[in-house]
Amino acid sequence: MNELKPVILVDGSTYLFRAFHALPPLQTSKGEPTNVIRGVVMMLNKLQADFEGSNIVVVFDAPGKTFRDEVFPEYKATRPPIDPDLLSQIDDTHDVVRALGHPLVMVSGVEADDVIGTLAKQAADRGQRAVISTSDKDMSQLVNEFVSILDAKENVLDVAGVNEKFGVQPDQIIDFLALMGDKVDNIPGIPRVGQKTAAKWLVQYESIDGILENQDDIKGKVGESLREHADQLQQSRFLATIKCDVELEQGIDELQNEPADVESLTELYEKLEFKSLLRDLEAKEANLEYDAIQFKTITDENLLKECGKEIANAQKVSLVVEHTYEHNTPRLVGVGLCCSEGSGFYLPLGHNDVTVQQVNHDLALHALRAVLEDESVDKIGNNLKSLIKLFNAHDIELRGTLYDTMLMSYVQNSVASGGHHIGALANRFLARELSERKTLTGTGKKQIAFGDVDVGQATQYMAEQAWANFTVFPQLREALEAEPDLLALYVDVEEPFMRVLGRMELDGVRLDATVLHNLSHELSERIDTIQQQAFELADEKFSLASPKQLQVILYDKLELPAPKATKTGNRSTAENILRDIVLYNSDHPYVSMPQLVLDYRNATKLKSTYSDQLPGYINPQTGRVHTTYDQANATTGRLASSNPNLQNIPIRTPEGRRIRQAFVPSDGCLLVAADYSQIELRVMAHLSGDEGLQSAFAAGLDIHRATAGEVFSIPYEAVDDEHRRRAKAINFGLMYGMSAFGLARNLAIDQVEAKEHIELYFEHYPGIRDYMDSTREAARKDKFVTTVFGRRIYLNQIDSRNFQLRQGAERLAINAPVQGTAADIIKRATIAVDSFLANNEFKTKLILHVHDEMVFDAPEDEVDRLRTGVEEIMCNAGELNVPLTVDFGVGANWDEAH
DNA sequence: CTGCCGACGTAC
DNA sequence: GACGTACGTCGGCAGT
Repeated sequence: MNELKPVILVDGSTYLFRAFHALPPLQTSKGEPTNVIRGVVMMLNKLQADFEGSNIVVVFDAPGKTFRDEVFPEYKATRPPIDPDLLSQIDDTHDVVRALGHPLVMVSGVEADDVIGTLAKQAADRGQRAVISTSDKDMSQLVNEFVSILDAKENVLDVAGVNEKFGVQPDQIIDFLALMGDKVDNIPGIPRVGQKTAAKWLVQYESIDGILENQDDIKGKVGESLREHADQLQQSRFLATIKCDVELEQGIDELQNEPADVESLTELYEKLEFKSLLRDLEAKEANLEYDAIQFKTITDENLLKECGKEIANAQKVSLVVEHTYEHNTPRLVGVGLCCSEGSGFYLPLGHNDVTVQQVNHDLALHALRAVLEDESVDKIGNNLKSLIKLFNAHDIELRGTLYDTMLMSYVQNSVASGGHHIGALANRFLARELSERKTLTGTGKKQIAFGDVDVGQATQYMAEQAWANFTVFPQLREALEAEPDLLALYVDVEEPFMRVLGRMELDGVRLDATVLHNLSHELSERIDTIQQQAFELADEKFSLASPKQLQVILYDKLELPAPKATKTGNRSTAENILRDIVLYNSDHPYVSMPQLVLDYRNATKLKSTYSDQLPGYINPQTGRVHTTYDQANATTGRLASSNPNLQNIPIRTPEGRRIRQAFVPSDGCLLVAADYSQIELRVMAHLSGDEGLQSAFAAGLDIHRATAGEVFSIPYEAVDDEHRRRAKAINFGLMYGMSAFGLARNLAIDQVEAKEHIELYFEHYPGIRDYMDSTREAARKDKFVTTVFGRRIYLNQIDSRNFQLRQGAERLAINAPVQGTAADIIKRATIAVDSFLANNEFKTKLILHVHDEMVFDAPEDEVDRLRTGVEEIMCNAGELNVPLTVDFGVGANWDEAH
């Protein structure tokens, strides 16, 4: 039989004083002191951690008089009154202790010490050890073979410990205390007798009785004092003796710890504003629930069928998939599934361990199809677009409502810390660290395929991922439902948009590799030539691509005028700097060097980023490139594109446009580009309500020309290129929150002139200035800004003490509503265009999305129809109080389509 | 060898 | 310090 774990008897009264004096005077926002409660909780939690599995019984003094007061009214009479700030916390402390699940004992007529003594004796009598947690030395009298004391410094005092500390045995402690007396408790004792003398006598004579028998042997003033006050000793002994036979309602065997009452505890902690304790509590609860979850491996058809039934029953399922590629088609390695917060499944399909039983791949697909194509089963996942694409390869469609936790989180707060992957969401919403994939597979050279991961570990990981998605989902839904605009953004925009993007990614865009190869070849030759010239000029070989080496060559060796060093100590070799050097040092002997660097950069950029890289992304079977759109990354609501990034294909220079010429339509088709004209400035006109800007757009004017006309007081027709250029720079700069400094730098004019420009601008467009002021103000107040459609962009740094960060947040506040609204508009337009194409049986495919542009791969005979329909849709997707206009281009490649 | 960061440059 | 949002390449460096 198991030995009984020691019982922990807590001297609650000394805890109150310890907490009160040890902790700074914490208080709630209402000014209620809380340090005692918090301290007691912390001490109890520490005890619980140190004595796991032990019962912790907490004993407090009951209010009112005790039997000692009856006998000896002066007992404890000299104590100062208890601080009201401590008194006021006692009731809450009792409540918290109870809510924590500890038996709380108070018995009137006796002191806490007596109750503890009684309980300790009861424990000892049944052979159970007892640990008394107290800082009261009087308790030492209770120590014996079974009973020990844990003092405030966490020293354990057993029999030897007591002896060492006081120089007497525990059973002599009562006499020891009686001799010494106690100022605090107002126990008289023998004057002139302290700890040393009392211990000496007791060692010699064993007890007070022994001392009194030999009192005449004791010499000196101390002896006189003893003889004089001997009659007080019985009384002192009485007061110092802890009563160990108190009648208790519940004995030691009945005082059992209960599980914490989480509801009451949460309520109390909330009232007391114990934020970190609340967090700990939540985490602990979540852990308890989590520990009870069953993660099961589905190894045969029967289990798979059962799982299918559970899912059909639940009407929703969360999914995670691991896959590999074989001959360009994905093959499932395993599927994580979850349809209740209390369980999770893993369906291994492609693990390489032959000793593990696995369901046949095709059979599993058949079963999955039944679930995935079941309209009545909602699908939950993180990045469902990748799932859509994966199952598309097996001709399976995801039907039912799609709840993508990544997108839901993005809509809820696009800049949430940690991002929107399920690991981060589990941190944020479940206070849980999920296990990481890389701990299963490793990283780098030693990385193994998921198919080689142990199935048991894979089950834990995959089922947990599915479980986390399933469990996070209701919290995210609740958060979105609390803000109808955000819910609408998810339901009406992001969810349908995700499906459109999935199809776009699958369709891809056709690329003519020959065009790119030819360009790469040409560029190689040019780069070689430039390099040779540069090495000759510098009279040494160096890396033209290294800004670090370049600094030395340009500014030290060739002594070209260096720009001011940046904060990292570098003298910039950026394009605009080099161009200025070329411009202003035409008679410098080495002026051709910076020009060579510019030419080199131009050529290597095109080659290394585009013409060399893009062919590698072409699927050899289809001749098409499939980018990946990231729908939950840009803070403003924009898309991002990667692998490859098709949103930064060059357009400005003739050289760069040769890259665009490699983007070609399918056979018998043309590329059609539809892009919004000046959409961000139009959004700005809408948001600001500025009449001047709005009427310029309403009149269909060239907006930069119109701005130049206004600002520089020139008739519209007479605006020259330079004035238009400046007006354009102001228009764009303002949307980005630019300052006079920035405008001056951009236009290469002095700051005074730039400032004049901006002031003139605001005079003519006062609505813009008002809008900017009110936006900044709202941003400071709300900590977020919104788009026309209610998308929120939180400004984490708006209150930063760091001036730079704060200013950055203010610029974001200006720009985000503009950029974000434009993003909302084109997303809505894209969804509508996609339906338009489907509903009217177009063969045309939407293939690219570049912020304000859609590109279509259209059969020649559909182009006109397409254009009419798309224009109609795009122009009406905004609901702005300025018109939206769309430019169309059609051609045999993307360059021609502009 | 790997991973991270800064500098640079492309797009809207 | 000074203009918003992205991604990719390179060199350089610190760690393995």
